[in-house]
Amino acid sequence: MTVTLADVAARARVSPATVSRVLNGNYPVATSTRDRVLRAVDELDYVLNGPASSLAAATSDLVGILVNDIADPFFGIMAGAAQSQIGGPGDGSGRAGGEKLAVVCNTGGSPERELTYLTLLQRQRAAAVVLTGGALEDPSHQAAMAVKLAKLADAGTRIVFCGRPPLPDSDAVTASLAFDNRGGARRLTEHLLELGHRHIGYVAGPLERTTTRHRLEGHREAMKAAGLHGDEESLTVHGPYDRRSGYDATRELLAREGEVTAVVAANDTVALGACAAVRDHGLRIPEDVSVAGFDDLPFSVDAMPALTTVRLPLAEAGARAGRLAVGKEKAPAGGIATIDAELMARGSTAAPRG
Amino acid sequence: MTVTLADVAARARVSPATVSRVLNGNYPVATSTRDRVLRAVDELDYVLNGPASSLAAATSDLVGILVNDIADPFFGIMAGAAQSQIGGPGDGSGRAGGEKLAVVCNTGGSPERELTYLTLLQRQRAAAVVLTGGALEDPSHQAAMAVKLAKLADAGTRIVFCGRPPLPDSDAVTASLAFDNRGGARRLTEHLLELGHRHIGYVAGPLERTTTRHRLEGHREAMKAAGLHGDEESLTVHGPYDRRSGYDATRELLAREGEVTAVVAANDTVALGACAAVRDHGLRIPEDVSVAGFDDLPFSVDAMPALTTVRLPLAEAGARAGRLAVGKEKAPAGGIATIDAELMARGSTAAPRG
DNA sequence: CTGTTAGCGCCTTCAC
DNA sequence: GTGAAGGCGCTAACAG
Repeated sequence: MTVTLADVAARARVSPATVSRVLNGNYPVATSTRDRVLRAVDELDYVLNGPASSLAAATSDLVGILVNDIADPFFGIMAGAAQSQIGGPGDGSGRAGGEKLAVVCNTGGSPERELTYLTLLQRQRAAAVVLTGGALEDPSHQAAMAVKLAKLADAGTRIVFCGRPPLPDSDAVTASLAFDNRGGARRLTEHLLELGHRHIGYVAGPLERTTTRHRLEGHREAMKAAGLHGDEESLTVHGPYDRRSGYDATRELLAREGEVTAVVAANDTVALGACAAVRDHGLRIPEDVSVAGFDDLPFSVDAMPALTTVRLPLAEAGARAGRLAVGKEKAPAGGIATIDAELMARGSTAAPRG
Repeated sequence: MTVTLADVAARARVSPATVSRVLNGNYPVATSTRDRVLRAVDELDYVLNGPASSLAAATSDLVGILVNDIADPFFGIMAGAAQSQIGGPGDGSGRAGGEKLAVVCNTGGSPERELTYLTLLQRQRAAAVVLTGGALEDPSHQAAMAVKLAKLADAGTRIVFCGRPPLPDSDAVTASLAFDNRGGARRLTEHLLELGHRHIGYVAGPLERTTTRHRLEGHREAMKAAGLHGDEESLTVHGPYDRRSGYDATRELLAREGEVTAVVAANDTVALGACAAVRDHGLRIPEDVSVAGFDDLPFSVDAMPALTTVRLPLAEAGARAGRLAVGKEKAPAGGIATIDAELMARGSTAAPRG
């Protein structure tokens, strides 16, 4: 019923081994035979059996890209860029040559699902795995991840981190591309301080996430350097990386801390919620309250006024991660690269009144 | 080096077949033996060899979800919902039982890549494929798709459309969930007409896409029913589904058609660009010009003023598609279901001046 | 309920 | 440059 490599071999009047060789192209084959084989492939409309091939070769062409939230463009942009580098240009023939199958897996931020996906990918003998976004800092999960990644690496799976800090004491990870969240956050807060703000509220992300912690640390570094500290706790509210969190937290900050003149959000989406809360409180942006985000997602420039934020080169980082995953690019020295974050000062921040 | 099913069998003092049976759970096994096997699995830290399993069983646990643009929440929301239904709840053991591997593939809107991904999925003997979003209407591509899908279906792969109109004359597709783009667009334009608008610009999506055509048709139906027609062409501009397109097209409409009092955009992202253009033209929303979008993505409510749009139940549709893909839900009668679109009238539309 | 026996379709040494 | 043969690890009939 389904056509196999042997059928192609018969039609091309060669041995199965030869067909395999031209298909994989990793071996010298006479041009005439190659043409004959290729013709037979087309005529028979043959499609390689992936499982059989992977079984025999002990490796597959699957590359997994793990993301925390597929509905969030922050991850979508990175994943899309990575995928475009992995899939190959695609020759348009639809024949699908030696292409890798780049697929994205949505963990939803759940540590269990993260581990499960890794197991599933391990089961498929994936060629590579790209892990995007911040990591959970829970020690037991970190340990479980380290173990799992070590096993994957042992089995020959290449592992790349994108926008995630390197794993300490682990050589399982081929390369780690980490965003300079701390530095970006520091510069953002410095910008507000320079404008004259002294009472700055901070809507942080969920606890136990590296991204949350690094951004918060950068913020506090700047505050401390300006001699402002002591009320960090009361000016910080934690919540998920969504609009709702920004809205609720900001309402709370505005209610209990009358003097807040600026709100820094964990990311742009949270900042949008913060903006809505400021307005619903009857205040203007930036005249009464300044608001800032993080990431510089495409919609940030469309906020009214345009959002001051920190730009992360998501597409570039994702593309690089994709190239690293398929070995098109060599790992940075030490396997670790820090990616700069750039302050984008726009209309949503200004000097406080008075 | 790597532990196999035989190793587990030896340790549990049973035959390989028995191990296979408890792992797949599709066969009666005595509780005591099952426990013994499971223990051996844990002790040996055994991970099933997916390719071998797929080869023997002639089917894999891979489910592909194709999207046009992974950085667009429109697709991210559907894909995430689908994935959550397919992956199973995950028992948190990290053992990854009979779970399916739901993966999303980004075609970038390219027909070649769409076909290539389908081939790759066919090669993997995927259990199911979910195709999301509008289809390209190019006849040759449609024909190629029909052929490819028929082959996939023949090989036992279940095929589900989500947010895509059914394929004519094809029984390859298990189920088609189509959004009522035409009806939604009609109601949106009727809303503007009721407000008193007569000169309505339309920023359409790319040509040859079902989504673009259906929304445009709905719009024109409403215009025609109101006795307004003749200048459709000059009031319509086509472009990609992005912010830039909305911006450029709207500037153009505003420049050449001074009397336009409302702009309908192909989707919310395009609408955001339209809003920016209206403002840069020195006009206010909605006092001078009304703007409307489509899809009701999460950020739409945060636009200033909040965007009037048409809500599509993306998460619900995606979840349903996921369930259909794994056979958790039976296909609707005729294999086709139309999903309603709901008008969300908000602040960005109002009666025209005068 | 459990063991035995054949392959699934391909890759990969080996020979020629 | 090409063919022959063995085995990758698992599942699916069959027996028992």
